[in-house]
Amino acid sequence: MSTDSTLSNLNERSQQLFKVLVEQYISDGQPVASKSLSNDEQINLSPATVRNVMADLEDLGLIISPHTSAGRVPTARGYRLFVDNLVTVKPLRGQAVDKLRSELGIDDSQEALITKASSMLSGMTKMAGVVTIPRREAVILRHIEFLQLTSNRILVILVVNEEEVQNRVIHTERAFTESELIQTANYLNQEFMGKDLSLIRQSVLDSMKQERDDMQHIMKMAIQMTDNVVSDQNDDDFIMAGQTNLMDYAEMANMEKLRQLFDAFNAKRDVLHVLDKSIQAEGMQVFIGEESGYSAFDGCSVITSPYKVSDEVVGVLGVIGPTRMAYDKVIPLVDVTAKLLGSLLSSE
Amino acid sequence: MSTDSTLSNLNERSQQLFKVLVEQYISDGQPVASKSLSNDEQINLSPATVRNVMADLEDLGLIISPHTSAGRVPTARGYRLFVDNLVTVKPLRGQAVDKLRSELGIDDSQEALITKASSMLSGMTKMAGVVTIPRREAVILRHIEFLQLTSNRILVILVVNEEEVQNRVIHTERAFTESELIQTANYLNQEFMGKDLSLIRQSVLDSMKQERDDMQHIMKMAIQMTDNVVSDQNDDDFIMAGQTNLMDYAEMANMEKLRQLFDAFNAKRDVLHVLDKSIQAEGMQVFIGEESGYSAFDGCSVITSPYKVSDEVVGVLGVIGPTRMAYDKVIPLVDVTAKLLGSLLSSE
DNA sequence: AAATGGCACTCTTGTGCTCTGAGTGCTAAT
DNA sequence: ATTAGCACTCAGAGCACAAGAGTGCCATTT
Repeated sequence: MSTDSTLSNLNERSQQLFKVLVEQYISDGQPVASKSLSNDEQINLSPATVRNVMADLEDLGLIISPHTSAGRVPTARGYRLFVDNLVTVKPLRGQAVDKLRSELGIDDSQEALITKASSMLSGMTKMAGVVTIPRREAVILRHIEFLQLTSNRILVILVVNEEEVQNRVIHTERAFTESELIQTANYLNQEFMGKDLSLIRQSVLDSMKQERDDMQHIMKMAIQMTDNVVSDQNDDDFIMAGQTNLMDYAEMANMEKLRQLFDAFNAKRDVLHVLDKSIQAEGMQVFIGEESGYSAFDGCSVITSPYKVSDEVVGVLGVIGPTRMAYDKVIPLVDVTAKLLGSLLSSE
Repeated sequence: MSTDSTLSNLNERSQQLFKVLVEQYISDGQPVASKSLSNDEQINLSPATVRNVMADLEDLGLIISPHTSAGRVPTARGYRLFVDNLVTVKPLRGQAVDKLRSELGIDDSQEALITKASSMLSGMTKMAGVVTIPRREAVILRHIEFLQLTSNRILVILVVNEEEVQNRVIHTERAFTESELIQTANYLNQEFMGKDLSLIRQSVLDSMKQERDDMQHIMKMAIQMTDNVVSDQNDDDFIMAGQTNLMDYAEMANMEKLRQLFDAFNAKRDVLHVLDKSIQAEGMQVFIGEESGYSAFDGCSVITSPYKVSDEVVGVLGVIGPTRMAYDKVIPLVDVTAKLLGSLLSSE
């Protein structure tokens, strides 16, 4: 049942014909008729012969006829075969890449960059763009500070990596004095600045076994805080743009489906799952229709690519659009955008 | 042409009839026929008489007939009159209020509270809920800190009001030493902690005129920073929930309109404008259809109420839904939610 | 044996027509 | 002032019909 075995059942001519069929369907959205294929300059066959071939393709489950007197449209399986083996991607011209780079390059903060990347993906494809917030394995402590709010509520401010500021209120069992807080902060800053947060956590845990009771309170605070920061990283996030573009596609006209899709966007969970698969695969991914396992996405395809900062995969970006999309153009666009974003983030 | 003069043209009976008509239309969404009104127990008139009255109401522009053989539907003007003068709001039972309070009360952070309020509004009305981030006039400095990133990029961390942390990278003309930064931070903290940010800005500006050149650099930085923080407050924001609920209403079936509406939500600008009007009016507001001045909202009504923290209006919340909505239930709900949110925020 | 022309068949789409029911507006009667 | 009665209008449903698009299959050609 694998794509490859399907492929081996197809001779050169059938493949070519299938490819043209998919391309034609993608470009005009109408079921493709034998006559129309026969007219295509790449195909020198009579409509009757085309029909014979199409019958085979239908038997293989690659195309289907909505009704007797209509042409054929690709099935999900057909799209799969197409994108995996047949599509000829059109690489972006260097000029276009430069344009992308310069548009993306004008922003300097990380968040602005990501937002811009997302809206560029959406703008160029007229579909929805999505970019996950980069998440580095190593979280380097740069600075920590405690600020007393009330007697046992303390605001912890944490600067990590380059310029990410995280803050959180923690509740302590006993009240700490101003100087205790400063002392702890100083200690942590001197000892651990420039170190990885997970290492710090381990260190602190170790020292807790030895230190005497009073110190433990402070340490507990620190642990609690790093815990939170780490878990905050897990509940990571993405920036989406151009969702409403999807409303313009005829295949989304069904309000019920549309709502499911937008609900999925808002809930984020399902989208994250799909993006996760892509990050694990460490390469470009194309999810077609319900393949993703989420019914909200049927009728949609998701094209993703992870992006790297200094050779480490830190996030993934992509576009979400109708299954009938111009894969040949979207695939290279996503690819290039991932590379660009990665390099811009690295050089920051 | 004011609502009131319209009202004075209507005798008791016509008002009553109009009211029942609107209520009936709101409840079943079908144009209301004379016969159906005549059957209503509150009305003891024959269909023919009802028709005469309806003809008057139509002349006044309160109702309209979609076509000859249909009943009547309220116009935007009709709705206006209805909500301003005729609707009998159904106050929430104390029990329901308690339920709201307890649901809302479990969160403690300000942001969680707002998000929850928004989704509660949306959940109870099956429409979209919106709550603006509270914005206090006074911005009290609590703590400031400078952290050197590279030779002339400095991370400014600012803690204001209770526990709001703001941070921003600023670029300086010359490099500062570690101790210069610490010194400046100490100075600012000692001098201005607990003071209002706008006062601080003025103070710093004044002292700039006197101090010598070297000090000016540091002051410039500070000014730059408070400027940013203040402008950040202006570009304020709202939390929205349940947008997709709106997809379920028949009157939103038009994809073109729906897209405009969702685009308006994303752009935020138009929504903010409408919410602003409400905050200025300092009271409950109902915007019907295009009244708001934004075509994206036609077919929609927006019901808003400002909310107060310790007697100062700091934000506004409301719901957005189809013009045909149950005003009698939604109005008190928005009202109560505003009061609840205000009191919970005050007690924080 | 592969490719093709021809043809009968199926199904969608659009059009025109009629019929029905709902609801109105007007007039005359109460 | 109210109402009953009636003629009129209009949307919507149902139906028949024609046109057109496309297929599947078979017989014929190469």
